Amino acid sequence: MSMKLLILGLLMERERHPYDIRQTIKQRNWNECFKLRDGSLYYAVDQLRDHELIEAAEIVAVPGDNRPDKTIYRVTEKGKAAFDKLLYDQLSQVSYPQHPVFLTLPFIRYGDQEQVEQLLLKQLAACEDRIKRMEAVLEFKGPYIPNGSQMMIKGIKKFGETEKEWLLELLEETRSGRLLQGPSWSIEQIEQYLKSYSGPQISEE
Amino acid sequence: MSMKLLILGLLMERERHPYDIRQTIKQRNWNECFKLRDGSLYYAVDQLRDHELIEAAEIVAVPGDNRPDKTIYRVTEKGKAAFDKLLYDQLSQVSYPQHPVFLTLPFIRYGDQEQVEQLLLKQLAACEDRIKRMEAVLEFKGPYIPNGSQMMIKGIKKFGETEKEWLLELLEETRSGRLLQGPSWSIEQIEQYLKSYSGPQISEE
DNA sequence: TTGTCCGTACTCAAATTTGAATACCCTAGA
DNA sequence: TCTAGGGTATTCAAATTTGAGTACGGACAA
Repeated sequence: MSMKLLILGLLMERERHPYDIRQTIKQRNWNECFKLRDGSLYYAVDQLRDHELIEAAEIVAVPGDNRPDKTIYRVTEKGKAAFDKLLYDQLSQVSYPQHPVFLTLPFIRYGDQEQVEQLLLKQLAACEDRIKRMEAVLEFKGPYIPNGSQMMIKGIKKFGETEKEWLLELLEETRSGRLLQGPSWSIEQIEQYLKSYSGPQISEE
Repeated sequence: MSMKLLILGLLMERERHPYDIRQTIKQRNWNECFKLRDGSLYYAVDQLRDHELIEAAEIVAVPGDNRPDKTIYRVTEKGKAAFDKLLYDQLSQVSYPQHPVFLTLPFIRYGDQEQVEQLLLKQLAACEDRIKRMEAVLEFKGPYIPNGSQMMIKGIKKFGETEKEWLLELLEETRSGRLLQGPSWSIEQIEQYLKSYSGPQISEE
């Protein structure tokens, strides 16, 4: 689980409490390619603690302040070894192209042209915003951050540009009416064909 | 949840039992952009049944065969309405660029050059395989499937090509040693800078 | 004939994620 | 002065995902 990698990685820099980790993840824009939820963060911290990969260094309670105490964690020796493994595990994960629109496409012809066009335009706007954000990050933070972090931001930007091109193609298909057209074969015919298909093996993942 | 969209969508074509849905998802290569697990599939089917979006049309028990019975489902009227909503919901989801390598990059300088290079090469190979698979699908199934489904496959291919270019850049950075270099500023300096950063607002998502 | 692998069909406990809620302090405006 | 909104810091029940089973039949090889 990648949350654990991020936590251990940040704790290798210095001691932190969970909320500080959360701030830092946002500050470094890691949440652009990763779903950050408080629940998952605190759960992962508990797991790491229970497995002795991290340990409480200090518990800060501001006197006369009734806000929750901060538990500041540090990484243990065991944790440093685990970090290494997690890093290579993450680097070995199979990647999957994901986009919410992908899975709508097989059914998009059941949708309404107007509706579909509007929603694709929203996707496009969100995508353009993301590209702009990444450009700003590169300009203002780029020179000061590690090369790897820069490559992450550049990657997000590059993927965003591809997404944008693809969304534009989709919009074109929608406007021309092609996207909403049914298949030239009936579902039954397609199923027959696919069942009897014996061309080159297209294996799964 | 996208599993539900796929199930309802397939049941709009014709009645099916869960395992048939599973087969069809694979046959149509939807699992290239979607994590298909038996557990999630059966769970989603149960949920849909409990909410009366689908109902059992028939329970097939082959006599003299002790294998589990097949429950064949059909979509209800309520289910058809829910499908419409799910379709637009999915189309409205915010998209996120995801790649396992993204989150390793901020820490990649803690890794070993040889190791990192090997793993990136594996990523590259997997990515090239995916592109080839998608090309085969387009060639052999493309002409017979709906336009939307074609656009899905083309999208996966296009995203794959971007991924490939980006992995090649990363490999170049790795081989040159740049990727594993530390930041020009210390972590403390970077944190100071980011805290006091007051350029254009780079808002989150 | 016996073992072993693959495909069909489904189940389940345990791990994890989700989304919302809590509780507190501070600031700034009506 | 009051209160609405935003940031700090964490918790929790319920929903969902995961990963590893179960069980059977057929094919094929030794």
